[in-house]
Amino acid sequence: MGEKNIKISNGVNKDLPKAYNPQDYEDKIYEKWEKSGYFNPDICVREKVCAKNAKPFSIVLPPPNVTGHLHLGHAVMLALQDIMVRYHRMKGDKTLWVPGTDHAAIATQSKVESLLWEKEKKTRHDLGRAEFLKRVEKFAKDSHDTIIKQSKKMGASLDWSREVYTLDEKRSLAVRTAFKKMYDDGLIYHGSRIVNWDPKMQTTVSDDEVEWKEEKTPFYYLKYGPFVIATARPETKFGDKYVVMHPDDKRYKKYKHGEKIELEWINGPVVATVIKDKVIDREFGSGVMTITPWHDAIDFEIAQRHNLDKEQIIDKEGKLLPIAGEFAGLEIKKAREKIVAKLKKKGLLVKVEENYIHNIAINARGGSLIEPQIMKQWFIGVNKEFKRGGKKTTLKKLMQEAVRSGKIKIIPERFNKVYFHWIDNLRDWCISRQIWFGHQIPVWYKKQENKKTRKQENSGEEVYVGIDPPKGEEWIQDGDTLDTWFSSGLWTFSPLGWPKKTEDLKTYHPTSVMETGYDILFFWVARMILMTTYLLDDIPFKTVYLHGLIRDEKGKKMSKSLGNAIDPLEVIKKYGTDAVRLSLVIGSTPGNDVKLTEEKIAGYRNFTNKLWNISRFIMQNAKVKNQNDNSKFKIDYNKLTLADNWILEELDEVRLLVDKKIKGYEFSAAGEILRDFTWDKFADWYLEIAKIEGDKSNILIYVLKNLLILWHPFMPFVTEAIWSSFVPLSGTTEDKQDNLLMVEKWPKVGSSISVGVDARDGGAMLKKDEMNLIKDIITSIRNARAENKVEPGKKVKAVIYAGHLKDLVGSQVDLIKGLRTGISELEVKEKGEKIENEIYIAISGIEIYLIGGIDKNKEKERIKKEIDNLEKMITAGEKRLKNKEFRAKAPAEIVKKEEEKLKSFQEALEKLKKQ
RNA sequence: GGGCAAUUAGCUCAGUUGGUUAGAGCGCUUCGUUUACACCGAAGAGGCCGUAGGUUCGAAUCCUACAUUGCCCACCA
Repeated sequence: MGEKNIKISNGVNKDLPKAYNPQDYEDKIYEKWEKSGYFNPDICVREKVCAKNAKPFSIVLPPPNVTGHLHLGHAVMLALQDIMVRYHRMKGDKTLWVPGTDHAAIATQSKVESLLWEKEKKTRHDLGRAEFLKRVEKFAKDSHDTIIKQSKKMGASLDWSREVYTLDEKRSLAVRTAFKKMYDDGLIYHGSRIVNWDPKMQTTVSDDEVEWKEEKTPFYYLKYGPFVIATARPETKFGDKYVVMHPDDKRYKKYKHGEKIELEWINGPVVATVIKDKVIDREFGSGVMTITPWHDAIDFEIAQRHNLDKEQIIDKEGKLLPIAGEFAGLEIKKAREKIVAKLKKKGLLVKVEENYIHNIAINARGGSLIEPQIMKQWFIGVNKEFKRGGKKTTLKKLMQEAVRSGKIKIIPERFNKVYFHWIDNLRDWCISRQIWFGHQIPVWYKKQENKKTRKQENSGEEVYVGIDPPKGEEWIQDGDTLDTWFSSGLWTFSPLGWPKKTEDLKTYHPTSVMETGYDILFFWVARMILMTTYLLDDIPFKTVYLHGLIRDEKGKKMSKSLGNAIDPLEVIKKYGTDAVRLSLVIGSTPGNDVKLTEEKIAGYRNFTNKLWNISRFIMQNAKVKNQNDNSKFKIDYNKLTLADNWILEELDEVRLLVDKKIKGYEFSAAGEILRDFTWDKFADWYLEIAKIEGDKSNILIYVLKNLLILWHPFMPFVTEAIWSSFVPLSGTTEDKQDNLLMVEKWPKVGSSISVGVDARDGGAMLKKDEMNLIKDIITSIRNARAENKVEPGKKVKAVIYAGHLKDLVGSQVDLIKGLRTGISELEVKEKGEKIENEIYIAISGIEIYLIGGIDKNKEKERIKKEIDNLEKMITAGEKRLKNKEFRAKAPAEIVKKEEEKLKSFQEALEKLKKQ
């Protein structure tokens, strides 16, 4: 294009290179699309690409984090969504795809913190909040620019004029508005509960962001008065003064609930209280345990149930508190050995089980160990009742109802179960974080004299919660920030302008589809449903399409550290975007992981090139009268050959199927149908036929035009490149902006153009069936030649006895001779004598002799193989038809088919045996 | 511990209401440069559809067990 200064003469660019080189086209085409403005539905309406009152189709892009680079997860999501979006845009729907990015609070902050340490050996505290945030924002900005640029490389037709960011002003307003409403309804509360504390990052982490890892560790059995308790963490046991056992455990029948026992413990005598609780597993260890409510979620619950004291043992830095006596101030890991030594010395250590495997909790975002703590934090109460339409409900119920009612459909369906299970086990959502990067909580406290920190001295404090800060100087804002998923939860409507009642919100919400990876069903999809049902009293999207994860050829997760990651940008450079898109979409089904190899991408690069060359062939042979004439290549339906009818019939079917499959979210199937038609039927058969049957410009251009339209959503670049290189397709020359394939009308399904379908009447064969017979004859001849080892260059004579199909076969002599069958003379008769010592082929009512090519042994072998195969088929068919129950119970249609099948096998067998 | 999925050709995978001889791509074998394409064309080989039962006229498909693999949830001190 541009630089290459390609000439178009007589409507055709005849200088197209032999192989398609994506790099020469992609960036320029994307630029052209962007300039056209058609990514924006408002412009589509203005330019009449879609009607003003067209039905809307909308998707909000799952916002990539502003931390890193485009990876294959992004690539697959961009490809799938772009297919849907381009399809709907071409259908004339008012189509909107909203781009955005996510500040990804913890992930981004921890990345910047580690960079800061790496480069300057400084912590965020060295810089202070304001300066540190400046650094984060700079990083986020650079990162944002990178990922946006990379998303464009994928060909994503996003409406960049509507781009949003979770931390921008309007989205921040949405966040504060949501917070205030939930607070006013009593759904957000400030309370002391056990949370996941990351001592290294100094923040809480949500339940969903805790990862569990197996670890081998010694398991200590300790003497606790008359009991033996087992633990992997002796360093937490200082404050244990409750000993818990199952109420029905006979071994401990004599101990009563509430009974106090004096015993010797790590740092001296303590008084232990017996607690009976059914949570205890009698089979595990000795069936007795002590509890540490401050640092363990289960223990916390037991303590809550029985109203027990809770004591903090470990401080927020992960060091032991004064309760540990001589061990105070030690880091817990370092303290363990010393404590065990002391226990041993005191005779309290009963035994040690080495190699015990237990799970440790890790912060998925930062990688450091989680230490549960009781802390005062902000929570969303998921079981808290509130009124909705006069009835009492809870957030959990709203979330369940949205899916149970069928208003939201999840693909694949099996994730419904996962979703409901997650909700059933959902605890109150801790939304406050102690990091700096994010939405600062819109809560203010009245300044107090002698105040230490609000966390320690909060009771009776005056609190202000508002969308805007309170007037007056005497208020201090809460220093915590919100969990990043709080703002993500608003993501289907905050980008459309909520809380303002905008046109966009009215038109495009609820969105049509949420397309994302199944790995963030809980993190994100569920929270969007929570926020939308509560705040808007509506669903966020009608369909959730969950794609699988991209893995390497061994099924391993791709990661930089493993070195098995395919970088989408690298393979785009090497094979082109279209090939990468196809390799991610074809051969993958919703919810299932995809194993991707470079060979697979190379395979689709080959296909891209095939389409290119199909087009090149058509262009080079096109006889186009007027160079600006894109509509006058009319098909003369009175002059169609059998092959013409056939290809048009097939195209009809492909249009119907592809449309149906895309609508049904079966993108892989749609792609495979298209590839099969394009390569096997159109290129390998029809183009070869076109070389024989003479000028077919009109039909070839018609089919190509349809193909490019149908392929466009899948491989937008090469299709657009071909489109703009050939005037009869686009009706435009290179330098013009209009008539982009991107906004070409999708063919109306059912608007059949072929006559073959219409010719269907009683008993007559479909053109498709007739053509398949001819193809079958040709293939059989080629096969018989190959099996007989007939020299490729050697011509043979052929005689066909075609019975009642004589006219049909007779009319296709040119094709049978011309399509690499090596036949010099061909005679078609109704019937005739057996011809001795020649190659013989029998297919459904037709007999073929190839004269002058026989290799007696090879031919004998070939015929025997055929006979064996037929006999097998006949035996199976006879058995089925002899079965009375089959005749009685199977549908008549099936029985008839079986009978016909058997008959044709028997006929063929008879003929073969006579040879 | 609970749940979900997968198991089909050497490899990666389709197979949506049970019904022609179970398909595709890659790989493999043999052959071929014929006015688009070797990133190509032609022909072919290759499968007791994980195992064992069951339902049915008929099962890769539905049911039940089992086996192997993977994932999610729970977090047994």
